Amino acid sequence: MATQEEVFKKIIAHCKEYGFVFPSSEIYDGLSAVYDYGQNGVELKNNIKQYWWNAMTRLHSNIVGIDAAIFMHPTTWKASGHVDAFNDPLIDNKDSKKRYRADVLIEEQLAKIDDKINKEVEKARKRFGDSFDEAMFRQTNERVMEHIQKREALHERFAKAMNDNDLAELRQIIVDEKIVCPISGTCNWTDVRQFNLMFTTEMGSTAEGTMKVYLRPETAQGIFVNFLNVQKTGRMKIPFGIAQIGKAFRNEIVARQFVFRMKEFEQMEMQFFVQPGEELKWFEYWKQFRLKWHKALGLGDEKYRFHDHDKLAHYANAATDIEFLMPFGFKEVEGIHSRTDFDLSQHAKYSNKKIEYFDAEKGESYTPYVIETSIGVDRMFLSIVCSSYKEEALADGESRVVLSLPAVLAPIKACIMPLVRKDGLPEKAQEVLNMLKYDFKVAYDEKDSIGKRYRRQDAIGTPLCITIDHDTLQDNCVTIRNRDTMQQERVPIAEVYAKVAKEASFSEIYKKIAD
RNA sequence: GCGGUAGUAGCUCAGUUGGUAGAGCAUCAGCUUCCCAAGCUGAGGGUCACGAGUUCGAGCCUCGCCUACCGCUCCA
Repeated sequence: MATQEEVFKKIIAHCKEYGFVFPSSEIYDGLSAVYDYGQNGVELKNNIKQYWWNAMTRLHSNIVGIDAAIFMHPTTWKASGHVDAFNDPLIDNKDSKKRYRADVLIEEQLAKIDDKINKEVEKARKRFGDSFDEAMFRQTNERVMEHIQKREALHERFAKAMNDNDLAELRQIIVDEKIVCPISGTCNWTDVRQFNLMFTTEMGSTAEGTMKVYLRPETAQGIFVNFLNVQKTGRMKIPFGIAQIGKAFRNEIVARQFVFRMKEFEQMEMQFFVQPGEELKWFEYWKQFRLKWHKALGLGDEKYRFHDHDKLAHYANAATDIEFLMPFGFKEVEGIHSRTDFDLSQHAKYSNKKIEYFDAEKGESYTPYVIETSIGVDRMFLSIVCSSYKEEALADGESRVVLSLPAVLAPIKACIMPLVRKDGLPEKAQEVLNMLKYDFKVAYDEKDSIGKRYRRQDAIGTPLCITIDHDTLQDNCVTIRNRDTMQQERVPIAEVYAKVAKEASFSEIYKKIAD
């Protein structure tokens, strides 16, 4: 029995071998944590996006989509908090190999001095009892005054270094203060390095007059800054949502686990604007709706779970993840957050514009609260591939590898194959192909034995194989072979279109979700 | 980013103490026409991840570097 780890490796190899995912720029040895989608991967990914987009914008008449630019005005990211939150000065201890935030180490040192001062104060309080005058003590005791002086000097130096973003000075402070690593106990530090999780580039082609701009680290802000545009031009009434699919970029220090964590990734996000006070009701609605959307694919209900956040981000008043059972454990695929009015308020503040909604019925305006659903396309892709990959033992001692993808998501819906490459069978197969190709992604294969061709389609998850044989020329019927059951049925050519359409249609799944 | 392990054809691998690369499968062409892969014939495909060094000579030794996996760390 293969371990989960071995299975995962096989899945990665399978993705490359069958044109789903390739390492980026592979002929130049690749680029860490960046991947390209191949001929089959892109079809699967597009189908996932379609499944999401239509579920959001068609099943909800009050949700519309946008496609915002990846570049945004830099102030966007000051307002959102990313400029501050995504910039940490980090330092490594060379002996213990542990990494720390340099500013936190110094803050801890300040706290230690505070402790010393407090201890002195407490000691004195015990000694003098009720007559103890703390303020006086702090101003007169030599030891305490020394500590306080030291603390103030350090604090000043630290604040200046942080303000100037002087990394060398931060390190020097750590060395001067003889701050040691709690693990190794040594003072053997690397340089302080800035880890900026946001990618930057320059806008403007001359050396002077360029502006530093970021590649967006999330797509959400493109929605927030367009809130008024969409609300007004679309005459949207609260509650309503704005959906978006797009690339985002994070300069992750470590990116692992294949496409699960990449530096360039794609998000499908929807921000739902509600009246303040109703956000938790809608939070619950979206939790349930999003889970239904996942489960409707039929990958197995037991593979999903909610992971509610105990520690909430400063802008959130409720948050949960939908986790999926990957070969490497339950992992976050989607996040659902109640973001309050944080984002809209921040943008109102930084842009100096009023970003509010006027409720005509109530005759008052307010800043809407936001429920966000945010799902990683690549993670969704990975979860589907992982749960669809199967190595099956067959009755006659043989085996096959099959991707039992949900048929609606399969890259190729059907493969048309003439049983033999003569007697007019290929020509007849072309007729069937032509009948389908305008509406469905279909393939044609006449090479090798029929069994081999079935296996090839199994490996990329094609739900139907349509075989034209000698009888077809007489009775106008074809054999349709099902990927999962391997059963065959004889079907008149006139009914083939409907059979393929049934596999490719989202309708049945959507009806299940909408109920 | 740190430490460990690895990298030879599309895939899985072989390659003897250093003597200028092999197999099977896959691919392509042809034959075969068989409804669940691995019949026959032929062909293409590798500057041995990349770059230096040692050597008369490096897939093999040394150093650097890239990438992947595992552990730590970080992020959410």
